[in-house]
Amino acid sequence: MTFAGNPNDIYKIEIPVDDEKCKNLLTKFDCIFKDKDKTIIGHNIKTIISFLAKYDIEIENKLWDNMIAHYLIEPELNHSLDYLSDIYAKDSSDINWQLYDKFKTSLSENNLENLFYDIEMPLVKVLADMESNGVKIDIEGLKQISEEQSKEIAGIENSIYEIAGTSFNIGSPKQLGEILFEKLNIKAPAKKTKTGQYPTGEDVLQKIINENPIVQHILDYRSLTKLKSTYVDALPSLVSHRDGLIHTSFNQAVTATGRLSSNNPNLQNIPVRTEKGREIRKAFVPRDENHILLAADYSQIELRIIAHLSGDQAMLSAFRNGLDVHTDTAARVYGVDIKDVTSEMRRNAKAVNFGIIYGMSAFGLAERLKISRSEASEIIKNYKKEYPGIQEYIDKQVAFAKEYGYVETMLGRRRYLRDINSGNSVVRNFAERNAINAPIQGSSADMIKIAMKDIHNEMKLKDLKSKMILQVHDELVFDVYKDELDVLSELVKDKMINALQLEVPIIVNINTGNNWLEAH
DNA sequence: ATAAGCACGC
DNA sequence: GACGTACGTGCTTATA
Repeated sequence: MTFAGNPNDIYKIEIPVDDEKCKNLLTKFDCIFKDKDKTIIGHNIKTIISFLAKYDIEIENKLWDNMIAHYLIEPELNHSLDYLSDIYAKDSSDINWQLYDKFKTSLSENNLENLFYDIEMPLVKVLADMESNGVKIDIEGLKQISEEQSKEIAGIENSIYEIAGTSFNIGSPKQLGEILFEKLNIKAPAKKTKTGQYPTGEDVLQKIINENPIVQHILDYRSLTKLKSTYVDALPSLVSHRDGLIHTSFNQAVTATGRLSSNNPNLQNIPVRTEKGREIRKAFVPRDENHILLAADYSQIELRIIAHLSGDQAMLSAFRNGLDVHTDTAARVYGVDIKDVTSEMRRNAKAVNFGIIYGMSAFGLAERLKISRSEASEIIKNYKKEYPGIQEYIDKQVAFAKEYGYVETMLGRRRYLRDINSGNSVVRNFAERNAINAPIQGSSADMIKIAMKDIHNEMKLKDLKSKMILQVHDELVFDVYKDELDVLSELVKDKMINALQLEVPIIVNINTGNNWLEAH
């Protein structure tokens, strides 16, 4: 452990391997760690907090994390200490002091101080707690699923080899492409991948699904082996020997937009879409019989944010009147009464609403909905007419980016768009889509981060036994001590709803269950 | 060790 | 004529 009370006064302390001795030594630093007026300046402080937490030591200092400061200043650059010292300080032993001086100025100049002091720094401790809390999984349940999957995969392999007339490695896109488009003579897609292979992604296979029964088997094989290798077999191996729980890492300085990411393992992409995928979600369970899982998720948060940011009257009134927004959109773009909206019209309208958030083209919409390009253009034309405020907002964002070189979220989190004036239309269009999406996705990230901080504070004040365990972008998951269910539900709902005031109501759905699927 | 292709989430 | 929807993580295969 290295300390520097000022830039020229550096101390290094060797940490004993033995747990008891280590704790004794670290406890002697309580005079520093419990001093609320002192600031701990470091790089990736969460690792220090987590390390000390293993010895029941909590630091009560103010925090300054250079990794996160730099993430706010330049979200898309590298934030490793190696890189920062190369760029800003040339590898000296008081590197964190030097970075502190430089970044303090930059944060101030870019109006990022509130985001840093009031949201990101408090969140460091929240994430450390969530990681340390951990999640219980039903290992026996997963083992059983794994065995059933092995049998099913073997059966599918046999069917595929029989149709192909030969055995080959189905997991190799290269070999698979040759079997499908050469041996079996299925009509090949118009163009190959950049490495000269036949593309065999899901969208490609869906287009030839009626050509040969082997195609459905391939899709089944792909989804099953994905679930087995990434989740069913991998998760049990990541259970901690210390407490029998899974401890993910939440990364606070990775995404370009301000979202968190999760790895080792990634618990933000646990399957939910398909029936077989949902079986995996069932294996996420409360830590013991005194607990129950609670999931709280924001309803349509990104669309509510675009309604707020754009001020579009039609979108605002849909949310204010508590309408199903996709049904309302369908009624508008198809020019029918709400009661006459078919499920297909609603499905298409939903795709358009999402497409707006991502900056989709008529071609993209047509591909996605399997409708003609002219039909897609018609829908988009009507959409722009019905929601003029949204089109104005999009134009305004792109114009701002072209003038200033960045866009920002509701709380001033920036994303720089250096290609926004590029002469290459491909890279320029990409930057324009980012100019539309980043403020929406990023404001949603700002909002849930505020809620997490507020919930964490309140849980600590009330000394609750329940634990916040996961964040999945618009959802928070808690392992709730059953006696606290009512008080925690109220608390979570209140803090999520009131994190940021928008021009539309915020809706939070809460459910509980004896596994993560049930809690949804 | 790294890139490509693919598939999972929001 | 090419391009065609944002943000991530991680698996297997193929290659250096």
